[in-house]
Amino acid sequence: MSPTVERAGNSVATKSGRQRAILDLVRSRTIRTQEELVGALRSRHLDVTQATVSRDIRELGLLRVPAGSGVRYLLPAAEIDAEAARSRLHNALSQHTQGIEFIDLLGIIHAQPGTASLVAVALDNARFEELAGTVAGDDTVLLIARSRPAGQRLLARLRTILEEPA
Amino acid sequence: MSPTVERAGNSVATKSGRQRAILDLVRSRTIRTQEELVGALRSRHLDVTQATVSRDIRELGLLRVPAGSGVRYLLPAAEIDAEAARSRLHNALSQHTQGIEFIDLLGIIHAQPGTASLVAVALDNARFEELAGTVAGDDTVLLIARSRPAGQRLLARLRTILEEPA
DNA sequence: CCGGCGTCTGCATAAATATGCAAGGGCGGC
DNA sequence: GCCGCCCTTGCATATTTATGCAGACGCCGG
Repeated sequence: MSPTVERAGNSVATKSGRQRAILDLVRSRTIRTQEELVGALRSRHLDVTQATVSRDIRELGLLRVPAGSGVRYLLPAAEIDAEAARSRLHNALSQHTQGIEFIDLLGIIHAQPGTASLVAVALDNARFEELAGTVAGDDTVLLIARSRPAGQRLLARLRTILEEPA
Repeated sequence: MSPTVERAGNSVATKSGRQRAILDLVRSRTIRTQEELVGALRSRHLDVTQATVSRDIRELGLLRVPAGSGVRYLLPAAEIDAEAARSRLHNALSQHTQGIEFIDLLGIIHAQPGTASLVAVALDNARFEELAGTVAGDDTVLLIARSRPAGQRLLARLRTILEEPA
């Protein structure tokens, strides 16, 4: 097999294109075995063997987890964690929060009495790189952004997360 | 093999004892293959075969993840979370709490002034199935158990957590 | 006391995954 | 253009994991 037969640029017969396809497949449907993955890749015109898929899976760090009677592959822990943290943050924000504003580097979140530290923990876990840290009082969380624009980005991201249906 | 050869109660040759040992091993050292796990169990005087370990791993939902050149087993995310929550609860209880008692379905935790909601949050996060919910005042947390026996179990579990070194 | 049924386990083996090896191709230096 | 080096892959196979089946045991219900 030639490593670089095509160059359609973003999604085909290169190694990284294939790996992107694998991530996509694993994310969107249930993949139980490497052979199954090989089949799915074939139907995307990516012809590979199980051996290659095995190597890809290692490089991508995919998890193999027991699911029902059998096993399935999942996205790497880092992705799962980020996603889980995101969703917990959504819950925390939507349940306990009354407002968010940013003034320069500093963000203020008004939360319900006693829930500030809960919200702060959720924020910490989400690991935004724009966010240097949080301080929780009883009903207020103070956020310290890494820069003024970072603060604006963070505000936008939080608003998005808050509105997301997920 | 007999399923209930012993009844020393807390850690031996029953299925659940073995599974606890497996969790313990996976937590504390790097387990790369099921055979390796079999060996480790042997040295704890738990004689099993790879087949049994395979079934245990499925039941426990252990993750198999690529690690360096090779693979290793890890605890499922749920457990990791539960464990983290447990440990936070331990901290919360031991730092802010002065006493726990149960009367029928209702539990009362006396906490230091202003810390009740903190403790309550930690309890909520620990997701005990015996626990229907909590109400936090300023220095008192009220717990509502799902049943009388659930209340007793919960009390026992909380006391254990409180005393645990971990 | 005697089936009957369900659970748990080992054994043997099937199924799935990982890997040593060698081949093919790209790329840079000469 | 030729050579050497590196990267990627398939093939064949080793290694690892899952499972069909049968035996052993406990727990009823009669």
